[in-house]
Amino acid sequence: MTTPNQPAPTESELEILQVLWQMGPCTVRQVNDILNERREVGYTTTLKLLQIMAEKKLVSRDTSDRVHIYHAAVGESSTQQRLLKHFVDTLFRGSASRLVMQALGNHEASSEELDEIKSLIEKIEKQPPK
Amino acid sequence: MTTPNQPAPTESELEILQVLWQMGPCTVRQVNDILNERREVGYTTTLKLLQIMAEKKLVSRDTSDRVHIYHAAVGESSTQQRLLKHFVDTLFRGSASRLVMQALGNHEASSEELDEIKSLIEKIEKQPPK
DNA sequence: TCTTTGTTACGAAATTTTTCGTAAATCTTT
DNA sequence: AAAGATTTACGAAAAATTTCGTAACAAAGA
Repeated sequence: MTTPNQPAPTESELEILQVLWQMGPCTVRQVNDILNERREVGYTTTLKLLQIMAEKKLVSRDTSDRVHIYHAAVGESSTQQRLLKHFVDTLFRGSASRLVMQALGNHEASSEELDEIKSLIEKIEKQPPK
Repeated sequence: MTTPNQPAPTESELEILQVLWQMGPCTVRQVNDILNERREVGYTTTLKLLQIMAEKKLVSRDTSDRVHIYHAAVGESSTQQRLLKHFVDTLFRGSASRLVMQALGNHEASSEELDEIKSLIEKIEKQPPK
């Protein structure tokens, strides 16, 4: 179940969501430490961002303890879906297959992954058009 | 040949690039008219954006006539590639196949397209791993 | 010619996003 | 208890992006 009108996360918010999706519930410190593995970000910057995200309901937080715990409040795959649609529309003229071709052509995928994709395609093709 | 350090286009710049890719060289008026089919944008807004994009070398322009003609100066597929990489990294943990699965699973693709994709995969699988 | 229309240039306002400084509160250590 | 460290709250600065108003000029039409 996805929240009906969840606002689109910004670029930085997405970085944070990724951390929460991957690591599970985190403190500000934990999120900030992980962000700092890639680039320098101030602690209060991360804090502020998480507070904003809490307002937007992109994350929820447990404030029962002094150190608050933040949880992703939007699902990873529903977010992927939302943004993927927009991405396909503005960059691939609405054609998902064009995107797939580009992705497969340039990013390498292992042969296991390619096989997985092939069997997914076959599964889709077997489905009677509803 | 792609320009080495072309700056990433912003969201609005992308909208304009899409118009130029699809329609070919355009005047400001033409671009603006097409944008306005989807949402209201002022003429000088579009003009300004195109001027900024010219500075960034995302577009080039022919000023020999009074009415300037704007050309996309970055290729569609090289731009797709750049942004796709970033997209895969920040939203699909770097896994292109995860993105492909999501795209195929949710956006419908015609069976012709699916076949195309399948044969692309087979072509890739035949290639000896370099 | 005079007026109207359409175009570019330019600056700056408005908006959105990101970053951080500072204060207050709580916990930890000595 | 005092000092130091850590955390949250909050406001606001800084930066990036988007939008538009106005002026200057050229073209077209009356």
